[in-house]
Parts: sequence; C-alpha cells; structure tokens
Amino acid sequence: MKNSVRPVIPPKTIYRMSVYLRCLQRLRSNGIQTVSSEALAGAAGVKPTQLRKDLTHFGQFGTRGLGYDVAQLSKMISDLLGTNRLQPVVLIGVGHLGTALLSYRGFEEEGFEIVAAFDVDVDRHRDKAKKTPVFGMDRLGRVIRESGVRMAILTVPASAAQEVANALVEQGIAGILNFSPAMLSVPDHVMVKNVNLAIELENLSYFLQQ
Amino acid sequence: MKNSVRPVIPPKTIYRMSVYLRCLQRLRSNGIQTVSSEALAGAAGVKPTQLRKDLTHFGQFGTRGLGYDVAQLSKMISDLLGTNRLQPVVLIGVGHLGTALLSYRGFEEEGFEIVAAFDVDVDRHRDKAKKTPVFGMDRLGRVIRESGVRMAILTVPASAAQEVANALVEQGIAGILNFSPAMLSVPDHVMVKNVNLAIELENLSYFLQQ
DNA sequence: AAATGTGAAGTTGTTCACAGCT
DNA sequence: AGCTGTGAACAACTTCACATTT
Repeated sequence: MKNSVRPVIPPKTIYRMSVYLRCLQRLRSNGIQTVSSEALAGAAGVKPTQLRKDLTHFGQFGTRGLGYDVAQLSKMISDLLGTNRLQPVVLIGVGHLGTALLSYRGFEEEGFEIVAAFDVDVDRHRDKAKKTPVFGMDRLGRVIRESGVRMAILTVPASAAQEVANALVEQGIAGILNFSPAMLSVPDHVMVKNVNLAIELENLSYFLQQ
Repeated sequence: MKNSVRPVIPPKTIYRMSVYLRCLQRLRSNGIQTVSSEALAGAAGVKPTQLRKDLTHFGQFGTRGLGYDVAQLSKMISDLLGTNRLQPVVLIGVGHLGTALLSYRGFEEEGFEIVAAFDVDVDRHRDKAKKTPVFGMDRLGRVIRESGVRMAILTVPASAAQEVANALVEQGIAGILNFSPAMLSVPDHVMVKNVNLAIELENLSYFLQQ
C-alpha cells in the first residue's frame, strides 16, 4: 500500500521547467503578459503538448482559449524550483575552472551565491581582489555547518574528487555539482549532477562523424 | 524504402560510451587487462546488463566466461567516438568562462585542441602568455575555413549567442557546445549541446527540497 | 563455472487526438 | 474559435531471464 506522496516528477520535466522559466523571464522583460503553449514551447525548443504535459504535473495554470499568464507561471516555477530565495553554495577546488566559476556572474543572477571557496592551497589564484573568501580544506566542516549550505560545486582534480566528496557528505552536503571527470560514489540521499566537458565534446564529435 | 544506414544509436548509449572509455583508461593505467561487465558497469555507475546492451549496438567484444579485454575495448570506443585523433575546436567569447576553458588542461588530455579563440575585444584577458591565439570576430570565417574546424565552444553572453551561432553555421561549423543561457536555433544538420550551469544548480536545488 | 549476448517483458517518457473551457 | 488539459496510443529506453559460449 502506497501512502500519499507528492507525485514523483520526471527529472527531465524538472530540467525543462528551468528552461521554461528562462523563456518566461525573457518574455516578461519584453513586456509580454500572456503566452500560448505553442509560443512558449517554441521558445524552449519543445513540442506544445510536452509543455502542457509537463505543467500538469504541478496543477492547472492556463486559461483555455487564451494561454498562460507569464508572471503567474514564472512565479509558480520559481517557487517550485526554490529559486525565489537566494541559495548559498560552496565551491571546492580553486583551479582554473573553479576560479572562472567564482567570477561568473551567471549564478547570482539565477539565485545562487557562492558563499565560500576551499582549496588545499589557500593562496591559490588570489590575484584579483575577489569577495568570495577562500579557505583551507580544514575549515570545510565548520563553514558548511555554520552557513547551512546544502549544495557544493566540485572543481577539484579527478584524483581528489572522491575524497572531497566523502568529506562533503560527512558535513551534511546533500547535492554536488561535479565538474571532475571522476564518478563519485555517495549515499542514496545525496544527489550528484555530473558536468563533464570532455564527454560533451566527445558526444558532439561522434554525431558529426557520419 | 530504407537504404542501408548504420544503425541509429541511442544518444544515451553514446554518452555512456564516453563514460566507459574513461573507466577503461583508468583500469588500463592500473595495469588491469581484463574486466567483467559487472566490474566495469560498477565503475561507470550503471547496471551490467545496460553495459552489455550498449556494446551490442557496435558488435561483440567480450569473451564468455572471461569478460572484456581492456585495451581492445578502449580502442573500439575511441575509434567509435573519433577520439583517437586530435580534434581541432574553436572557442568564441574570451570572458571569464572562456578564459577558464582556454587554460583547462582537460580538453587536450581527452583529444581536443582549441586552435583559436575569438572575441569582439582582441586584447581581452591576454594577461598571461597563453599559446592559443585570440582573434577578432572578423577573422572567424577565414580561420575556420583554413583550419577545417567543425566544432565550436560558445562562451559569449546570451545577448550575442544567436548572432554568433549564425556566423558559425555560415562558416561551416557543424557542432556547437553552447555555454550561454540562450536557446539557439540552427539548421537541422547542425548539432547543439547546451551546458547551462545555472540550470544544473536549479535542478539540484529542486531535488534537495523535498 | 563464469560471464557474455539477446529476445521478451517492463518501465518511462513523448505524442496524438480530442473533450472541455472561456 | 481558440487553446488548454488529459486519457490513450506510441516510442524509447531499461531490465529480466536465460540460452550460449569459453
């Protein structure tokens, strides 16, 4: 017997909700108030029925004969994704990629704030006067606990990735955005998203070969 | 009537082939010569049957009762993905992220070489003596044609993304790794892979909420 | 005995077709 | 008339179960 759970949403639907949100934000900044599933789906690169099906997982938001209210739908999605409030994140590994992500404006615009960075070498890449503090790995646990951070961006070399992941999990991190080429093994309650740039290029490469 | 085509391989299979290849490379550098589907699948984070099914798309490579030859399987996959030869790539947009990717060692290790970078401002971020030349956008067509590049990494702001994509397509680029938050519209024969860091974080954020 | 290769079954995700509002 | 919401059909992908090979 199942007890009442909030219905399980397909991960792909969640991904597309983020895409829809960006399209809606652009529509809104262009002063558009109402949008049809056809127009919004077009902007997001999906079929209209897919968009409507995705939305039904969360309720009914449209007006038949008219379409969707841009502002209302934006609000629904950002509530859903938790983007309405600023979310703290930590970053581990202040190498090339880590440094780039620290200077990347995109995160803040989308509701994420990198509150602290960590590296084995505290003085690494500190050339520019950056506001994000860089700590040694020994302070990891303390900072995470005190700031209540739940997500980490992992930009350490593959050789260090699993070890750092273990430390993160131990300190209560529940989500890891993993840029290292290593496959992490973590407990079930921890979620890992892998972003592997070399694999993405390899994939492109395959499909171009034909 | 269909004329004989090479069988269409599921995109997800191709993605996993890249993952398998990395696992095999690690096994090989550890001196391991033979691996079972169970062990390799474990390292790649998939089920053994999935691995075996993936491989059957390309042929039979294992020995029953024994497993797979690590070197042979590595070779098969890198031939397949086109990673056996060095692939030239161009990068457009030498901002924070673009600069980071230019300094990122990972690509070369995986068989990709960024042969040239482009930006509206040629002198941007040229502080360190980097070997990759940075050109103005006016040289885009010429460099692409002369170097025979087929893939581009796009790290320009969203506002410029579509315009640059159009130029790339016009110059014969067939694959784009798009880091900008913009959804690109391109002809059917051009393949776009989106890597949107904010969306990945948003996704994590949703699944942590429960 | 051990492990692969694969048809069949199962599961998940997408699209269709149309009923139902406004 | 126009456009959403949704059950049903369809397609894609994953897992199972087991025959097959070394």
